[in-house]
Amino acid sequence: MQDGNALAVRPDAGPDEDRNSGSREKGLNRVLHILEFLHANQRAIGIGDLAKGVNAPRSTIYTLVRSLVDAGLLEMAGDGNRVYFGKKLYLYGMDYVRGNDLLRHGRQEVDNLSRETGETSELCMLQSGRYTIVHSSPGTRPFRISSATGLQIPLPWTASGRLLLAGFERAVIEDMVSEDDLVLPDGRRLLLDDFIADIATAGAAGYCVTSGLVDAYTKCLAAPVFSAAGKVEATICLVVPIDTSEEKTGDLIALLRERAARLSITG
Amino acid sequence: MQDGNALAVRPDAGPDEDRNSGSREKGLNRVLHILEFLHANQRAIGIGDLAKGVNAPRSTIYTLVRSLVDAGLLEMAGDGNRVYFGKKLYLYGMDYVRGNDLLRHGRQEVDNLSRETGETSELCMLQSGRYTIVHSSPGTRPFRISSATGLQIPLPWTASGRLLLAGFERAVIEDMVSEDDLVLPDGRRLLLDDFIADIATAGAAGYCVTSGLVDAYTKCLAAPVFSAAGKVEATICLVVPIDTSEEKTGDLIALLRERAARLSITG
DNA sequence: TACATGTGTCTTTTGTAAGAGACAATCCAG
DNA sequence: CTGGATTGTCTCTTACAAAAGACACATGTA
Repeated sequence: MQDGNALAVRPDAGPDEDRNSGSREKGLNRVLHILEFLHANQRAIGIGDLAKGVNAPRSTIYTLVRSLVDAGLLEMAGDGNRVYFGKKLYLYGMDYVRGNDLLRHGRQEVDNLSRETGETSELCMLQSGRYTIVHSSPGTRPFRISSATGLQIPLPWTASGRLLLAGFERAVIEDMVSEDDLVLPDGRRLLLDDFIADIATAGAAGYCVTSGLVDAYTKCLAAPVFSAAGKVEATICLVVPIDTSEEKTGDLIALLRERAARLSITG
Repeated sequence: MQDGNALAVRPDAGPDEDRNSGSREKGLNRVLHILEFLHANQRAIGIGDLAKGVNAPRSTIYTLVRSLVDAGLLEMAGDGNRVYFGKKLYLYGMDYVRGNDLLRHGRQEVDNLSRETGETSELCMLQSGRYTIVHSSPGTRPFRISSATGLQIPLPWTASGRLLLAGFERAVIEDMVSEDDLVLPDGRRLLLDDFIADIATAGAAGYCVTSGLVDAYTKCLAAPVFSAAGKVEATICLVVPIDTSEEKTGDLIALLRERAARLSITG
């Protein structure tokens, strides 16, 4: 009865709006989007907004969210009609930590480093082709380097990024790094060739230092943690003021490399 | 040969309820089962075994696992054909911690307690009607109380369980506690009425002590953490040798209650 | 008062994902 | 070597979940 039928002709390549997503999405994908959206926003979201945020029908999100809340993956936030991550995800996350020696020891090492040096220290890994701060410990300096756990940053912006890509084929690297990734926060643009050259040097040297890349006031020192297979599995890094003396920087790098090497052994 | 179906005329009496299996399941539910199964087993599982474990068709699990691995919720384990939790779940879990003051402070308080007292200390919450050890810190005693984070234990076995159920209707409690839950590890059987009486006493007293319930050598001291609404949101507890003196026990309870009260305020 | 906006629960429709099964490729025990 | 068990990929069908949309009930605000 509805004109729905009439419209059914659907001129195919609709000229107007970007009917970007095929109308019907797998429920699991919706869920994955929901989780990503919550992760990106870092706060409880109303179900209506959630539906908008992941570009899905309200009714679908209602049913999915109910399932997820029942399962404990999500929880209703205080005021009643907002949702955020739930205890179950925390428990699963702890399971991951327990099953992952590198992460377990790496977290500890990073905490130690920041306590010993007073600088911000981070454990970084590749996460589905993106650079991810897996754990960070703030350090004691007055200024705070903004770096929440789980934050994802373009690989070329970081010292760790250069180490993590050591040993990858050029094609793979090109694939991981988008054009936008090469543009620094201040607008400067890196050349892909320079970046790839950096990767080679860093890999050979066994450490990497970048100055004033993400911001003008800090430099980043990083050392690689190797897997048993000899691949760079993670990096630990220190974020220090850009005017840190050559000598102190050298000392810190030595310290970092020693700790990273220790992590490589214990897994 | 779906003789599985053959045997049946599918009594089907239950309209829905736990259609244990056999019928077509929503993908999301399969995923939830997968996660639970991995959590229960605490180790990487082969895809074939996973399919058996969650009682699902192999082809389905293959596709779902691929989605989950691509999404980073699961990761292939070292040898290649086993899966376990992935980094994404860890990141989401950290998000949960960040958004949850009680958990964040509670973890810290528990760590402090076990360091100060040398005893095993735990933070416990209700998780979808089950008692859950959300965080535990081992203590320095030679013997190890087995209590992994995320472990779920029948409510009647614990001091914390008695506190967590304070303020619930009798019917709700009956619903949460199965017959099996009332049977202690050593075979003794609690009476539901006794348990409910315990809950009332514990709630009134503002703390709870149980002796030799889960094992013959320890007693468990617990104090409630209240939400702003006045509900018991969590408990912190200490596991001490059963022969700890009355006096020392009293001191520890006072300490516990003080810390729990502080948590109640800060959220 | 009307009118918009947001929320939560229904029903109906239909596109597609779950499932069964076939297949080749390993792997291992006897 | 052979035969059984396991692994990973593929194809096809149809049962069923995602979507659309109607509804009821709050809000706020002109």
